[in-house]
Amino acid sequence: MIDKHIRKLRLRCEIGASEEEAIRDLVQGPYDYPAEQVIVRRGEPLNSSILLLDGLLARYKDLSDGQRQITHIHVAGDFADLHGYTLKYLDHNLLSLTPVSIARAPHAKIDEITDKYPHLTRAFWFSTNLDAAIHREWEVSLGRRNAIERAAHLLCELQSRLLVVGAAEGKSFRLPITQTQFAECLGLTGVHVNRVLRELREAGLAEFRSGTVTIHDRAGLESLAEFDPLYLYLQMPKRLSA
Amino acid sequence: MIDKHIRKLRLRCEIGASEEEAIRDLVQGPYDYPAEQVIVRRGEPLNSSILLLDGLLARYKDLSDGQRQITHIHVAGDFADLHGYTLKYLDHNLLSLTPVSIARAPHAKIDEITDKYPHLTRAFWFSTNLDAAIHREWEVSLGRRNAIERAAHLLCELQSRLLVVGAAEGKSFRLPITQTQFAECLGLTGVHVNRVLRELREAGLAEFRSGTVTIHDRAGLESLAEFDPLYLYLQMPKRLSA
DNA sequence: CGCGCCGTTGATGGAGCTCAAATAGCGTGG
DNA sequence: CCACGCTATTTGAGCTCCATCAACGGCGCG
Repeated sequence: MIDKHIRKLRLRCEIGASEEEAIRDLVQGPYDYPAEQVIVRRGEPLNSSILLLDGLLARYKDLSDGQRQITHIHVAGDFADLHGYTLKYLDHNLLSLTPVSIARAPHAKIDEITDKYPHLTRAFWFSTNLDAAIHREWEVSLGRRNAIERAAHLLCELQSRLLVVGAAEGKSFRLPITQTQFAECLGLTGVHVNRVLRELREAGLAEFRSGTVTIHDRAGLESLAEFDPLYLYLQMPKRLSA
Repeated sequence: MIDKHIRKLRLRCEIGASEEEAIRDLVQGPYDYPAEQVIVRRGEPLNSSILLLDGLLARYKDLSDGQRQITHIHVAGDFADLHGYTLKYLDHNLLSLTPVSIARAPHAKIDEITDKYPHLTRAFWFSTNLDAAIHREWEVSLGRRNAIERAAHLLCELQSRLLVVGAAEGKSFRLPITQTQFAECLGLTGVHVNRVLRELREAGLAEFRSGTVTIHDRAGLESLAEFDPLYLYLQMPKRLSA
C-alpha cells in the first residue's frame, strides 16, 4: 500500500534498505474515509501527517462568500500534509474528493527520522518542495492562462503524476470528481468549465466524462497549455546531496 | 547583515548559540547585483542557495506570448531558493526587482548542517514550507479574488512580512517596483492595476506612489481583502519538534 | 532639448460570470 | 419495472470585470 510512495521517492533519489525500513515503520493505518470529508481542518494542531494510499485529496481554502479555491490535488502516494510537520498547523483544509485510504505518520516518529536519517529527511523535504513547485505552476495558470489552457494544463499535470504511481495507463485515467470541483481548481465557475470541456472534446484533444479522463491528443493538449513537465521533477540525479 | 534572517527564524523557533554559529558560518558574501537582473535561471544546476540580505527578489515564470507571472516576492532575510537545495534546479527564474545584496550558502555546507543539526534542518525546512503557504494564498487571490481585493491583499501581506524584519515601520514601507511588476504578481495588466490603486487611494485605504506604500486604514484594507495572517505563521510554538 | 520609461486616463471589446431552465444519470422505494 | 427525487451536466441570454488599444503627461537622463 505504501509502495506507491516509495516508488515515487525512488524516482527522485536513492532510498536504501534501512531507509525503506524506516518509512515502513513510520506509518500507522490504513484508515478509510468517505468522499467529501474534511480530513484535516485549517488551524488545528497536528501531531501526525497523512500519507494518501488511495483516492484523491484536495487542499482548499474557503472565502466568506462561499467561493472556494482548491490549491492542490493529491494522488495516491502523496504525503498530503507533510508540511504540517514543521508548520504545526495547516493554513488550509484537507478534503477527500473520493473515498480515500490513508496512513498516518506520527510527528514523533518523523522526529526520529530527521534525527537519524539525514538523507531520508532531504527526500521528505524534497517532496514538500515539489508540492510548492506545483503550487507555483498553478499560480501561473490562475494568473495568466485562459480557461481552456488552464483545463488542458491540469489534465496534463494529473496524467503525468498519475502515471508515476501507476494510477493511469494508456490514454485514460480515473478522475472521479465533479466539474464544479474541477472548476474550483481552475479559478472558474462550473458552468464555464463545462463549456471549455466541450471545446476540448470537440477539438479532439481530451474528454472528461463520468469520472474518467481520456487524452486523445497529448501533444496537442500540451501545446495548447504550454505544458512543460520540468516543474514536476520527474528526472532527477540520484542522490540528494552534493 | 544576516541578522534579519536569524531574527525571522527566531520568530518561529528557538535557535541555539551553536546553531546560530552554524548559520553564520554557512554563508559567503555579500554579493551585490543591480535591479532587473536574473540571478538564477530556471533549469540551471545549482550548488548554492541565495539568502537575500537587502532589496527585493521575485520568483517568476514566462509564457511564450511574453506574459509573465511573478509567483513570489522575497524580502530581506528570506532564503530565496533554499528549495533549490533539494530540487537541484529551479522551475522558475529568480529576478532582482531592486538592487540587491545577497549571501550564498553552498549546498555542501547545507549538507553538513542537515547531517549535524536536525533541529536547524527543521527550521530551514519550515522556511520553505512557509514559502509554499504564501504560494497557496496567492493561488486563492489569483483564482477567486477580484482586482482590488488582490491588490489590497498583497499590500497587507507585504506590510506584515516587512514588519517582521524591520523593513517597515508605522504606516509606510518602501516598495520600489513598477506598477507593471505589481500587476505581474496579481495576474492583472498594468493599466488595470493603476485604476485599482486609484480606487484604494480614493477610498482612503492605501496609497502606492513613487515606490512607497502608505497604509492609511489597515483594518479596512484587511477587511476588503479578507486578509487573515494565519498563513504567515507569525506566532509559533517554541521548538520545532514534538 | 529630446528620448524613453512610467504612470494616468478614456473608449471599446471580449472572456468568463450570473441567472435560469432543461436534460441526463442514478439510487431508492413502491 | 417504473416513479421519484436528488445531483450533476448541459445549454442559452445578458451582463460585468478586466483586457486591449490608444493617447497624453511627467520625470529622469543623455
